[in-house]
Parts: sequence; structure tokens; C-alpha cells
Amino acid sequence: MTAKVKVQDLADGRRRILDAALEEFATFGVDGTTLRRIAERAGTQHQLIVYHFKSKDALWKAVVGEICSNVLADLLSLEREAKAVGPASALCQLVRNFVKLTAARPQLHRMLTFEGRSDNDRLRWWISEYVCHFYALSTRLIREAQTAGVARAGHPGRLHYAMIGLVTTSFVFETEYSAMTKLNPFSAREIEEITQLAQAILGLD
Amino acid sequence: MTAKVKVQDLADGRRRILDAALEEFATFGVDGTTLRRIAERAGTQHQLIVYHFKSKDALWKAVVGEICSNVLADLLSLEREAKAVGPASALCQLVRNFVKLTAARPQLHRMLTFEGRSDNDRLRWWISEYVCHFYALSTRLIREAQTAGVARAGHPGRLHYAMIGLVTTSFVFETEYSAMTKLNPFSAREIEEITQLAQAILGLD
DNA sequence: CCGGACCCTTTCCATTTGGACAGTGTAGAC
DNA sequence: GTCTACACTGTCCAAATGGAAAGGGTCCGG
Repeated sequence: MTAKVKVQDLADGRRRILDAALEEFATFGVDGTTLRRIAERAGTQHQLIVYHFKSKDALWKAVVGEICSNVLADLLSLEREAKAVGPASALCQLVRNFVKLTAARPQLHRMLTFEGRSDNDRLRWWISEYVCHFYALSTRLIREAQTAGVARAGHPGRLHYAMIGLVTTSFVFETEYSAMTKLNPFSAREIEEITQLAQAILGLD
Repeated sequence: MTAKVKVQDLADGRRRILDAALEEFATFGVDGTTLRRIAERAGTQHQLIVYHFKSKDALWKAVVGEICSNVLADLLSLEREAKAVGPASALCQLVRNFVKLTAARPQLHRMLTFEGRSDNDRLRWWISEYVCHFYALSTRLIREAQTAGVARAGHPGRLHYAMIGLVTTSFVFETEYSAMTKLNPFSAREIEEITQLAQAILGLD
């Protein structure tokens, strides 16, 4: 029995590494993160990370990939709904989901904001693998809502990124945000307020 | 004469290091930047950086400090104007200046977004030294505009950061932004459009 | 001519880094 | 039993890093 428990414990080493890596990457970025600190947080040795994931870079992709593929699945189900309810309320729902998701997993955006300013391999991989799908869906809904006359005019891509920027700031830069505003961005109240601001910038009223 | 020219060249080593460091820090973050790469970009050796700035951390503060103290000076002059023109147009002007400034020096915000997610020494220093002044002015103008009935209702801090997030995204994440939208955020057209969106989120219409 | 202030270079080093490599131990298939 | 697959550990290393220490050149006031 002790053996069985031990095997259980050891077998989820991979899981614990993924979780620890998410926290570390989100807080310190790829360069600021060391395999040894991830290992320490996961309660193991850094060589186990190399064994399971080959390299630091591959670990990063595994972490992002796991979360993003879940998000992508959510998006697809939203897209099916969209056909039924029309572009305006589909877009409302998309914004609402996006805020909820950012609040639930701020680490994802924190990780990605580290990558966004150099044209590197990780950024290109992430864009081609995941961003493009989200962008395509979002801008299509915006465009449809615009032709229906229920969204703000202007380039859909610009509106999309204005929304993204508005929503993510309070969660990604929580330390500064809560220090200055004395607000807790993760409270239900704040999530609702941010959702409404995001819908306002898209002209959904 | 050659001696004089040479001295000129050498004397501005400090200047060249500051410029090179700004680029490197903004692109790779503090952890991703090495003194040797900064030195290479500045056309010198890494020990000269240690000589002029004592440490990597002190160099970072010197880079941020130089830009921010200029920005602070601009802010103060804006504040004097504000008294004359009233809160609504002062706020409009603040937004306009902020967008212009972000477009002119995206490196500043790029640098700072690297620091925002761990409660570290650099972040605390930056907040207490510079952020608090900008935040105080901005939220005071928002509050005044609200009581005058010409700004969107809601927590001024929340609105302030919504504006910041909306404005900075396209400049900080230029690579992704222009890849997806095919827009150039630094064009006069885009600067104007972003300014208008930022004013819209504050309810200035 | 001297001495210090300033800018810069050279040489050096302890530490940390990602990762290679060669084990060890256990569980299940035959 | 033996063999293989898998999870994990211990030892090692080359490369890169921030920074210490000391030396060298030029200028300028005395």
C-alpha cells in the first residue's frame, strides 16, 4: 500500500512541475525563472524537469499549450452558440467569458506579456497556434455586430486589442493596481465593472 | 584636435550606455539583459557600465529615472494649464499627451510591464518615485470631471487603469499587434484613433 | 613637474545556469 | 525468474553572468 501511494505521488511529478512552472514563469518570465526554483516549488529536483520536458523552452510551451487548448475548446463551443443568439449578445458573452477567464488564470496573460516585445520563437509559436483563432473569432463577431449597427465603428482589430488591454491590465499588474486603487481586481464586483467597461469600449450598450 | 574629438567620444560613453540599456531592458527585461550585450550595443566593454553605474540594478533605475523625471516635468506644466481650461479639456489633453508620449517612448512602458507582476524592489521604487504623482493628477482630474458631469461614472482609479491598459497595449505589444491587425500603431492615424478610444472610455465626448 | 580627478581597459573570479550522462528502483509483461 | 519501460536521482560540466581589483591614459590646477 505504501508502495502504491508512493507511485501515485511520483507519477504526478509531471503535474506538479507544470503547476510550479506556471507560477514561476508568470511571475519572473522565462529568463528570470530557473529550473531549480521550479523544481523546489514542485518539491523535486531540476533534473526531473529535464527528463520530462527535455528543455526549459519545451516546458514553457507545454505550460502555455495546456491552458490554451482548454481555452480554445471553450471558444469553439461559444462559436456554436453565437449562431443562435446573434452577434451582439455573442460578443457580450465573449467579453464576459474573457474577463472571467483572465481573472481565473491571470498567469496565462502574465506569461504572455513577457514575450510580446521581442520577435522571438515563443511568441511566433503562440500566435500561430492559439492567438490567431481567438483573434479571428473576436474580430468576426465585432464586424458582424458593426454591420448590424450595434457596435462601435472602427477597425475591428483595433477595437479587439483595446478591449484586451483594458481587461487584462488590472489582473496582470495586480500589484501596482491594487496598491494604487485599493481595489481587488479579483472580486466579483470588479469583474463585473471591468466587463461593463470592456463592453462599453466595443459600443455594446 | 584628434585628442579633443576622442575625449568627446569617450565622454559620452555614459550617454551611449543609457541609450543602449533602454533598448535592451525594454526588449528583454532586466533578467534577460546582460551587461555585455548592453556594452556591445553601446560599443564598449561591460566593465565601463559597472564603473559608471555601480550595478545592473542601479543602471535600470538610472534609465527609468531619466525618462520619468522628464515626464514628471511635463505633467507639472499640464497641471498649471488645467486650472485655466477646466477639468474636461485638461483630461482630454492629459490623455492626448499620454498617448503621444507612449508612442514616442514605448520602451518606458515595455520596461515597466516586465516589473509589474512581482512585488519587487524596482517596482516599489518606481511607484513611490513616479507613478503616484501621475496617478494622483489623473484621478483628481477624473474626479473633477465626474462632479462636473462630463466624465463616465465609476471609481477614478479603475477608469485610470482602463485608459492606461487600452492605450499602451498596441505600443507595448507592437509585434503581435501589427502582425494581427496589419496596423502600424505609431502612425499619426492610429495615434489619433487610440486617443479617441481612450477619451471615450473616460466618457469624454 | 607633480598629483589627483576622471574615463576607460584588462584580467580575474565565484556563482549560477541549462542540460548531458550514467545510474537506481519499481512495476508489469512474458 | 528475466526483461523492458518508466520515473526518478546523483554527479558532473561548459558556458555565461555580475562584479571586484588593479592598471593606464588624459586632462587640469597648483
